[in-house]
Amino acid sequence: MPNATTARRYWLVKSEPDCFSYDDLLASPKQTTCWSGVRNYQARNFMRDMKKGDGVLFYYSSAEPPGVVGVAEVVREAYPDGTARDPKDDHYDPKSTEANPIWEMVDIKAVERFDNFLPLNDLRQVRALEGMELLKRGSRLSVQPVSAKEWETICRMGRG
DNA sequence: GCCAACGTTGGC
DNA sequence: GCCAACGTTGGC
Repeated sequence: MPNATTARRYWLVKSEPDCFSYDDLLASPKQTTCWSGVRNYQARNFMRDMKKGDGVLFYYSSAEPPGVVGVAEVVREAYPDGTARDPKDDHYDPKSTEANPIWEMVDIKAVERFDNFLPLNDLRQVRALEGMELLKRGSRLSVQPVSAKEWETICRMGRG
């Protein structure tokens, strides 16, 4: 019997396809990548909540059009994001130390590219997705939770 | 390229 | 602890 601590949960992560695309994920060793570079506390806290096996929607932001491209899953739970301590990295944060790394990341692995790319504008038309974090005005969170109902709706749409 | 929305910073 | 200024995100 699943309970709150064992039930599979669902998330959405944003990536600019010019920066890291679903193809890039597929081309990565074991089709797995670390999700480094998140520098927002709320987003980091959501990553801390991620458990192995949780579902992840892969979303293209700043794309033409923006939308959901496919699905990945969490294969490693939160651990320190070393890029925060690399002065040469774009996401360098001098406040991050070995003793207190501040920023964390998870590893995600490709699961399925949708047959249908799901443009943001199409998602906005769907009743079952009303209230979804992604669709809220001014929503900028790069890591956000997705409800089971939203997950099922989007997967069904993506598979056509 | 514009700009609304939001988070962060820093003076007080 | 308030809040104005500033920087960033991301849709359009």
